[in-house]
Amino acid sequence: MKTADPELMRAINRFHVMDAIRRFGPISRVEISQFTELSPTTVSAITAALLDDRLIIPIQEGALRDAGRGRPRVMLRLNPEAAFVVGVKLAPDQITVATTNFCADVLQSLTLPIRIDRQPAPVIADLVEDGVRQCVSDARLPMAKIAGICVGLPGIVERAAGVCRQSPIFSERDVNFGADLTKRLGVAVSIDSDVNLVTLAEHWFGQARGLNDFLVVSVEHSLGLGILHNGELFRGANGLSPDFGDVMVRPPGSGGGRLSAWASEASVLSEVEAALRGSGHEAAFRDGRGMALLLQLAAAGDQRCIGILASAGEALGFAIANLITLFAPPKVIVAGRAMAASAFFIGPLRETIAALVPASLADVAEIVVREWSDGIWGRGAAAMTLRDLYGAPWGTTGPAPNRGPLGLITGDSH
Amino acid sequence: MKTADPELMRAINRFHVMDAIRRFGPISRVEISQFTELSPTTVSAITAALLDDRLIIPIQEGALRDAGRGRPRVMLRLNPEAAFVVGVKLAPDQITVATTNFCADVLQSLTLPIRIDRQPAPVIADLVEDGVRQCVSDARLPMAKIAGICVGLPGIVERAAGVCRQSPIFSERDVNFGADLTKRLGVAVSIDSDVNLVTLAEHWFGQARGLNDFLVVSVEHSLGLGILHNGELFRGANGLSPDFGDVMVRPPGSGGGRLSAWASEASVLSEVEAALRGSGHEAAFRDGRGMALLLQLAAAGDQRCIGILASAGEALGFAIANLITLFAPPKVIVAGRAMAASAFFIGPLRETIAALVPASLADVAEIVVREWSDGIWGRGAAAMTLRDLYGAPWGTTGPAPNRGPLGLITGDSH
DNA sequence: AGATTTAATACGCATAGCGGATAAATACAA
DNA sequence: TTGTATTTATCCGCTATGCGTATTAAATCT
Repeated sequence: MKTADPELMRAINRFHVMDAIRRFGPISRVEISQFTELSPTTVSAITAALLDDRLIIPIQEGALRDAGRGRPRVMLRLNPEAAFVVGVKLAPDQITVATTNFCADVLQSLTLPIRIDRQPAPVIADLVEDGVRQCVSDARLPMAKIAGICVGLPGIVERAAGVCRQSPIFSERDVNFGADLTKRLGVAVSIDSDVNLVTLAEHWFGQARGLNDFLVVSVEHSLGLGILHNGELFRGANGLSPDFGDVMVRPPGSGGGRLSAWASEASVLSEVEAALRGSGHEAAFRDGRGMALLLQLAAAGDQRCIGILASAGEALGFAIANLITLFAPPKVIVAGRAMAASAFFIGPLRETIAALVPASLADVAEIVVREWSDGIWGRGAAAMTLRDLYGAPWGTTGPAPNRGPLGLITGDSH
Repeated sequence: MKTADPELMRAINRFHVMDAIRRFGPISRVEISQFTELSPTTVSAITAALLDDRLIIPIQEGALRDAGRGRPRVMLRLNPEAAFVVGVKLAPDQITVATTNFCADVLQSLTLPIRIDRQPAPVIADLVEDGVRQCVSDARLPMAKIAGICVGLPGIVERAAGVCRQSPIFSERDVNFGADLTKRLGVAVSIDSDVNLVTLAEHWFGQARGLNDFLVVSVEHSLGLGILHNGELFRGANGLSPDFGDVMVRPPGSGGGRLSAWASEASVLSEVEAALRGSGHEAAFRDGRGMALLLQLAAAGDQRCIGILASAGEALGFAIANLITLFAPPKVIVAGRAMAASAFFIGPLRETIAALVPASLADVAEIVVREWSDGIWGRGAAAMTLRDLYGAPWGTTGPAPNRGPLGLITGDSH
């Protein structure tokens, strides 16, 4: 039970101030006071402390000379050099690493196109460790300057415990990846569901800026679901991130009715491969060009391919419609690599959602399709770590990370 | 944006103290201090204020003379007479009203077996108004002593706005039932999904005491879903309570795949009625004895009836399995009137859940079947209102009800 | 240059929670 | 019976917080 003391009070308000500065770029104290509804006095006190700790910096000049009349407002912004963090994204066939500054600007990124799925966890940890060290070094930073690292990966992740319960990446279960990497790198490493990272990124920088409720559905090799609910990342009991692929979309009968068997790239590809067997396309699948081939054939009018994409879209639409019924989010962001952009997939998806969402919720949810750059994962991972550094006091996001009053901030903290 | 000031601090801590007193019966200040992790000094100050406002009272004597040695601890408990509230539950064929005290003990209850579904909203409001006045009068209380009223009803309810978006009770949509009754009765009336009431009741008094995550599924004329997540009632964006019956459990194809078409008593009965047409049982359905007949026939081995109950259980199991995938709750409470207790329904339900919950979540959720008394609705409605009176400051439960610092407490608030 | 206007801060106040000292109320022991 | 030990509850002083008012700072306008 969290007891409310003056310290918590200050933590809450400081977080609000930090959040206002992060969201509204260079911003004056008066504006912060308006946004946060804190008194100018309090804002002044808090920003003074933040300036003292060098978490924020005043903007030199060139301040907007607009209002004209009185004393000009001093604009404040995050100090990009206040801290640096590293974001890592693990996909079955690729490791992406990004080093960012305190504003979540990517300083340096690194992509390793390696198939890591079904590798033993220690091997993966080796690769991640090397990747992180390389990426940090490329950014001309010593490891000591890194204030935190976040690793995103598909599957069921228990962030609080730093444990990956199950993932297409790992053959093992209950991999304590967070603690392992923390020991290896000497920096606090948190792990989270990959979709949660991009959900936070969309919330901070993307299409859902300022939106307190929305869903993110990622369609990649496997399926991911991120939920922002009441301004917070949604997690199940014990902080478990749900695995969207495990949702049932069809009666169990033949072949399993889980979403992952219908709408993931893996399932679609294996279905197409089976359908095209003996037609001379084996090489394409072997080389990882299966999805491109599928989309190409569909565009050429191949009914089997169109049908496969359509059933995938319908199955996903079924699942999303149920989520809309539960969460009533005003926005749903669907994204992925290639398939998610195809009209043969998105069309049936949209139609299914429109048909299945209950009448009372019709038109509340806007469905947005989006293609992500590699960078967004890194920014999301950065955001996840920065959220803690900014001092979110009530976060259900993670455990109370036993750290000093000002976090793992590098440099002299006064 | 809520600004954190000393007042909020006190509100939070006062709520924690009230909550400890409510949960752990007569309790001493020291124990409160232990449970809340507040300093004894603070607990003393807060309890002094609560005593001053007569929200709590010291227990006279007969204190447990156990520890023996030092100064005996003074036990504190809620003052049952600090306030009185009324809970109302609307079902298609019945209105239940209960007057309770500050401890959510039912003082007087009243059941009106009236078919109200499809009556115009003003008529229903008339009936509710009369019922409330009657029940309050029976409890020998003047209306002025009632601090709040909560009405639970099936369907999609937007508690914050006091509006019922859609309900099997109302033929209209967007019924502003809360404001209407508030005007009629001169007492603050809130409305909520009926399942939310019983969810809160289970959390406060029932099988889920102290459990921060669980699901409640009610199987009555229609289906209801209540979710307690992270210790708070779960609501969709805008505070909308989802309607479980709108969840899809089968592909849309023929006849609609919504859960309400498979597993509600209404759907099961209509299916049975169709199956038995011409077999001389019409009277039973006309008189509302359809469910009893169905269960009786199933018990006698009628395969059609057993099959109907089984598909209902399987469909509900499908939906619950998906919820478990999302929320990972340690407990699921299934309840209702008659059908929910039948092994022909619960058996397939359990089997389906066991089969469909992903392996990684197997055995996390315990499925409990429970039959509710009429009283639980009233206690739940009372709890919902008392929650506000106790001063929950962060509640996503409702809007900030513009009221004095001590709520709608009757009597002299010093 | 002085008036005006707006931004930011200094000062004092009220309230919060907490720690140590103190009072209260009982059981135990001589 | 009286004194001591022990546990509970409160009193007092301390620090931290947010806020309101008055004050200073820094620009524009006249």
